[in-house]
Amino acid sequence: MALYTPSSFKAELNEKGWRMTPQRETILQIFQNLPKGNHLSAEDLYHVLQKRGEKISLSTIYRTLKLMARMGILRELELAEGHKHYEINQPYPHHHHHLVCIQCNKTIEFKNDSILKTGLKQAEKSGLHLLDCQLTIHTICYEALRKGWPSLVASDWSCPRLLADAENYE
Amino acid sequence: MALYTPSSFKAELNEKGWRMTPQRETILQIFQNLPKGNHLSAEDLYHVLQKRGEKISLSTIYRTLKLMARMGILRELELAEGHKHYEINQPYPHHHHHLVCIQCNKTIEFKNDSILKTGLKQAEKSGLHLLDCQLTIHTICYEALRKGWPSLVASDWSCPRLLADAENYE
DNA sequence: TCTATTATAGCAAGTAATTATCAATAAAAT
DNA sequence: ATTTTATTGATAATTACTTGCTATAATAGA
Repeated sequence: MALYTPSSFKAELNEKGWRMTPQRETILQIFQNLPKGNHLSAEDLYHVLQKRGEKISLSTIYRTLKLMARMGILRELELAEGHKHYEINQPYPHHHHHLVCIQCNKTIEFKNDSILKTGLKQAEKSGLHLLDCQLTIHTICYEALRKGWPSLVASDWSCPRLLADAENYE
Repeated sequence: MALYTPSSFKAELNEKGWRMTPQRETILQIFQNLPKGNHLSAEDLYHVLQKRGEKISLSTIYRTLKLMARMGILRELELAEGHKHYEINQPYPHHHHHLVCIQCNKTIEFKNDSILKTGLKQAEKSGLHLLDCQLTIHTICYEALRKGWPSLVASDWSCPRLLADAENYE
């Protein structure tokens, strides 16, 4: 959970016998420049790269995401979307956690310093090296509950919260 | 996050227009009688049922697990195994969290009451209904780090921690 | 700087967990 | 009891992700 530069990333790779590549550097850079609160799936990253005119294969993307998550550079988020999302694993005081509505997938970030402390303490207690520590709060919005959720919500129903949120992006 | 009996489960189902079935009751019962610290994947549950002589199709198992997780009766755990595991979502004071080594998948349960409080507070703050709240600590054991983990660890390498753990089950 | 070694990229093919489809069945309400 | 319709189970389909393989290029060493 440290801040990485291209050269410190390369140093850590080389130390273990691995190599720095343009693809790895580009992917690190994209995550570092991602607006606060954003996180990308493998597919998302593929499209972001295409728009920038750089083509990196999906295999390489999957391999790089997994490698960087295993090194502790990225966090692998399991939000309610059915696929993994990734974001930079920032150290204190930028470390944060997620609350998610499992119907509309709206995600809210929040901070709580004592959680990271708990993670460090527990890892140390078991003689293990900490990579990441995330509190995920699963919720359901009352709009969906009123609609008869879980099974009665039509698959094409759009939660007002999600629509309101989408407007902020236009 | 409440304790369920077959009849309170049925009541909650019927209230929403759904139905109690023998399959759903059996699955609830299996999770309720599961030894502390155990959690089952869909496939695991299928085999447990087979051994008990009850055959419930995999489709029904997947559907029931998802339904019960969405109701907040089960917790959906994303540990490092590549597939989901489920366990009863127990209220305070049995509520707990997980620490996992992402190489050998060894999982350790721990308790921390302030986490559930944080979850409740955050959900309330956003006007959302809390279903579950889990702190997952991702770690790597030093045995694997010494072996050159992440990429240099051979896929057939077995962490001594895992072997030690396996012996306890024999 | 040049060369040898070997990790990595990219493509194509494969895998495994999960989901969708649909006819037959069985809860639940009347 | 009868009607309605949610649910089951078998099969097919999906999809996120992984693997095998060859060509390429990063690194270490001369």
